[in-house]
Formats: sequence, C-alpha cells, structure tokens
Amino acid sequence: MKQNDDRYFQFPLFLFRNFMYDTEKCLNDIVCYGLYDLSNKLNIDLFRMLEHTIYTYYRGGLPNEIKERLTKFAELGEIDFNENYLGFSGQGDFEPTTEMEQLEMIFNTDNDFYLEVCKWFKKVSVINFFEISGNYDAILQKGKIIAESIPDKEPFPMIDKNKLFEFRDEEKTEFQLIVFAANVGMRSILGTKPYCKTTKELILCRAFGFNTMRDLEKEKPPLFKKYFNRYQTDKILNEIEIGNWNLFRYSSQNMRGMFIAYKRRISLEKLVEVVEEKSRKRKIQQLKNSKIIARENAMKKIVESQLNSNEYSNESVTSTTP
DNA sequence: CGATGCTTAGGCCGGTGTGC
DNA sequence: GCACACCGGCCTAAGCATCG
Repeated sequence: MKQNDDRYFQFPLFLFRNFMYDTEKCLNDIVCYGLYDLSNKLNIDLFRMLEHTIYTYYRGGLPNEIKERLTKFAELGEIDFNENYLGFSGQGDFEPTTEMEQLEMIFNTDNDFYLEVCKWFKKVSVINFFEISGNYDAILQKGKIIAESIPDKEPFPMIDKNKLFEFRDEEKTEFQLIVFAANVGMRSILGTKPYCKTTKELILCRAFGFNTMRDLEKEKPPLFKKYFNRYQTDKILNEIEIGNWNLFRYSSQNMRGMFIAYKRRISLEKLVEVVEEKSRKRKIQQLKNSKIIARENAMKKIVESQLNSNEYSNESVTSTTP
C-alpha cells in the first residue's frame, strides 16, 4: 500500500445516492466498502507482522489460538521468549530480533500457522487504519455485498479520511452537505487526471451518485432540482474553490463547459495556458480546413471555366468545319 | 464532409422574498 | 425602507452533435 493512499477512501459512486438523505448510513457504507477493499489490497509487511506478533504476545491481546500455538512452539524450544526483557533491548527499544528470526523460521515450516497469523495481522491493521469499533466481520461482510453489486463502468471517487469522519460524526447543514457532495462529484469526474473538461450538470449529477444524466433521469432526486440552477451551482462551486478542497475551475470566455482541476496537480496559470493553447490550436486547424476548402472550390471553378472555354473553342472549330 | 442547430458558462439585470 | 439571498431571463460566442 502506497503512503499517499493512506489518507483516502475509494468507493463506487452509487453509494453516494443517499448521501443527502441519510448521510450517516451512506458514509458508513463507504467505510464498509473501504474496509473490505483494503483488506483485499493490503500487502503484508513481513517485518512489521513479525514484530507486531511478538509485541502483542508479550503485551497480551493475541487471539487464543495463536497464543496457544506460540506457547507450544516455545515449549518445543523453537522460539525463545524472554519474560524479563519482553523484547526490549538494553537501550529501551523494542527490538525482539531473536524472537522475530525464530518466528520467521516457524512460518517457513508451518504454512497454516503463517496464514492464520496473516489473517489476524490484516485484521488489526485494517481496524487500526479505520479506527472502527464495530463488528469487524459484519462490516467486512457488508463490504463484500457492496463490492458484488457494483455496476459496470462505475466511477471510483476518493474521499479524505478525516473529512469522511467529520461529515459522518458532526452535524452539517444541507448546503455544507451539497458542497461536500459536489466535491466528490468533481473528483469522480477527474479520477486520476490532474484536470479535465466537464459541465456543471455532470458535476451535480455525480454529486447525487449517478454516473450519467441518463441514470439520474430514471430516479431524479428532488434535491437535484433544488440545486441545479445558476445561482446555487455557482454558490456551490465558489464555496469549493475558496474552501480547502484542493479543487478549482476555469472557463474561458464563452466556452461551452468548464475545466476542473486539482490545485495540487496543476496551477491556475498552467491550466489557463493549456486551455487557451487548445483553443488556439483548434482555431488554427479550422483555418487550415477552411483554406483547403476554399482552394478546392477555387480549383473546381477554374476547371469548370476551362471546360467551358474548351466547349466554346470546339464549337467554333466545328462551326468552321464544312 | 460540411452546414446548421443546439447546448453551455458567465456577465448583466430585474424581480421576488425575507429579516430587521 | 434597506440589505441581502435567491432565481430566472437575455445575451454572446464556442464548440459539440447531428443531419442531409
């Protein structure tokens, strides 16, 4: 797992459909899916797992089965636990090097035990990351159900972990919720791109958890109508731009649609440059095309007039012939 | 393939509603 | 009467979609 993924939850967009109506349930579903997803993707760091297993053995808190197995291995002399130092070095650092090496040897010969410890370690890692207090297995089960019902071509936006818990646990106004939702909508459109072109309509559509306007029309949320107007969309987008959302927008004069971008991925100056250069190149291409067309038309005319003059000359020839 | 119509963002503006 | 939030209409030009 990469360092910068640590702070984000990634989830299928459709979970967001009830965000405006039942925020807590929506965000808890996202946590369930995130937990399930992480438990699948998590790569085990063997060193940390060895260390944490020894640490938890000394400190207490291992599942009984694992603890009993370790005790047995100790009785057989395959691992030496030092009940005086409890894994701490003379300098006071937790460095159970010998125990870890011995445990690794045990893992190499007893694959079932290794897998059992992996399962436990994964669980504690995930619980630690998500700071959850609920029933881990139930959450995992729910996450699995969600994962199995993801539609095709579903966008997967990401939410900052702290923001997610903030919105789940603190009271928010409807406008604060729609701003958060629009932020998610924008992220679902951007994906991994630093910037891209879109419309206000699609941002709002995604904010309500729908992939396309076609999907949204099937079960249009009442609040979509409330917020999809000039004043409200501008207010929402302005709020996102001045707030701490790492997002901004740019629309060239009279252009159809707008560009949205991550502040941390591209500067306003750079985006404007890119957008105006695109428009300049398009204009140049249009000029080229119109010149080609003009030339073709001119050539046609010339050919036609030559044909005509030939006809006249032929006529004159035939007329003079007896 | 080209002409045409349609959609879109944003500047501007007038009108309505609300609280003081 | 005043300040402010809200809403939709009109307008422009870009550029996308579509039709013949």
